[in-house]
Amino acid sequence: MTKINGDANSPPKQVIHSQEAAKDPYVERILDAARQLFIENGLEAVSMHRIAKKAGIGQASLYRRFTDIGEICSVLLRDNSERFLNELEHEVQLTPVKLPAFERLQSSIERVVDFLEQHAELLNLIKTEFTGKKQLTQFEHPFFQRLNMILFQLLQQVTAETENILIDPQFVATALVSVLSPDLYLFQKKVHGRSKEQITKGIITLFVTGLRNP
Amino acid sequence: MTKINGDANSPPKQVIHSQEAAKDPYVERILDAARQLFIENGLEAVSMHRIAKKAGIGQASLYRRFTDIGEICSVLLRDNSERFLNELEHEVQLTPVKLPAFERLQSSIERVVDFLEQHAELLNLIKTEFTGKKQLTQFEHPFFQRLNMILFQLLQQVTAETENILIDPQFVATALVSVLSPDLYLFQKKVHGRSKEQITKGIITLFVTGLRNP
DNA sequence: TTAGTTTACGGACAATTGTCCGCTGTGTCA
DNA sequence: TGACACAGCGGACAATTGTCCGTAAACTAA
Repeated sequence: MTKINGDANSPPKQVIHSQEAAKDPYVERILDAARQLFIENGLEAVSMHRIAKKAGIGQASLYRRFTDIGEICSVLLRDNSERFLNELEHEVQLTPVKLPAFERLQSSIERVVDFLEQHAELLNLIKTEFTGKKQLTQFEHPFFQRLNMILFQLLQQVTAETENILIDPQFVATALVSVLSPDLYLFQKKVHGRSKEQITKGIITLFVTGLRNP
Repeated sequence: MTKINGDANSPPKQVIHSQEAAKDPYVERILDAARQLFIENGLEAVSMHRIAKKAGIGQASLYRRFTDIGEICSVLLRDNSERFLNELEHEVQLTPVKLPAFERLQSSIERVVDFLEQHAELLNLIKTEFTGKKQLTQFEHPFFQRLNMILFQLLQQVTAETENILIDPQFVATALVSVLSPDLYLFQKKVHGRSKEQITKGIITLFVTGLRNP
């Protein structure tokens, strides 16, 4: 029988650089089970109990690693969202003076809408679960916190570059996050039948063009 | 014993004009029980089971009238929200040309924020429950639908009065509803410590002043 | 090895949501 | 008054979430 780290000269338990949970085999089994159930049954039809069953572990072992389904979704989406936010951050910080801040803001909004288009449903489920348990708003989720921060920096740059501008970057950033929420995005598509492009245009008119002409 | 509609010459079952549930004594008992439990235990600590117990009725009898706690909250808030929306609608439609549309828009936003300040928590709970069950977004709740409609009309008037304006009233109305959502309001107060006045100012800067200067 | 300590597994359990179904009480007709 | 239909009540029940605790495996030390 092979024991984990049981070999002689067991290497020092080095901190894992990659995604932090790479060590725990249960985590992988859980994520695999969840992925599979999501595909087979749709996002809504999957329960924590079923995930535990499918992963072949007990309820408690599941809850010890993920407090709810939203957290599982978070992790399933994390690679994508991390990459996305990193790229966005990178663009904001490393395209410093090449483009006017307004144009960087516009391009960032377009990128966010692209991301929404791909992942709105999963993001929405994350939000539901996240806000459901504690007394939290969707804006307190790490994803939206970081998005808020990035947009805030952009808006600060906009105000720094623009004369006679009267906005509060912090407030506008939060409002922008709200308008970019998956909830609103899905509503626009579902009820008003708007396309990605229409939604992008509407947001840019409000938050870029609107600020631009003081 | 008095039978409901059991008298001779029973009058044709006329549609009830007042709040529709006025007939059913169970509804009153349920609402009383809910009100009391909400006060005693806080919004979050109350379950459907406890409401049924407190009202002295069975689970099914409760569910036959209210599909979830959100619906109970809706009804508890309905008098207030109906009155509020009626007033808002009235002002929008009957203050036609006395004030410029921009100023009516501003005043309406202020009124909505006042309402949020009073009822944000209840509204938020309604939203949670409403969106939780079916695949619905908060914007599909009747309250927000009607608010959306009112703001849409206002924004149409704004565009009619203003030259060179380039907004899509339907889109802006929905964005405005999003920024006026209880979720965002509570977040602003809780995390950023903003006052009602600061929030009002921020929204008006974005959605009134921003549009005003094309 | 053995004894003692610690970790953490997993099933049982409580609490909640929402549904089902047997039963009772009322109304209708003879 | 009695037979019958039937609307509606309420408790039991399934499904889900989240927690607790007895127990077994793993690690430490002699």
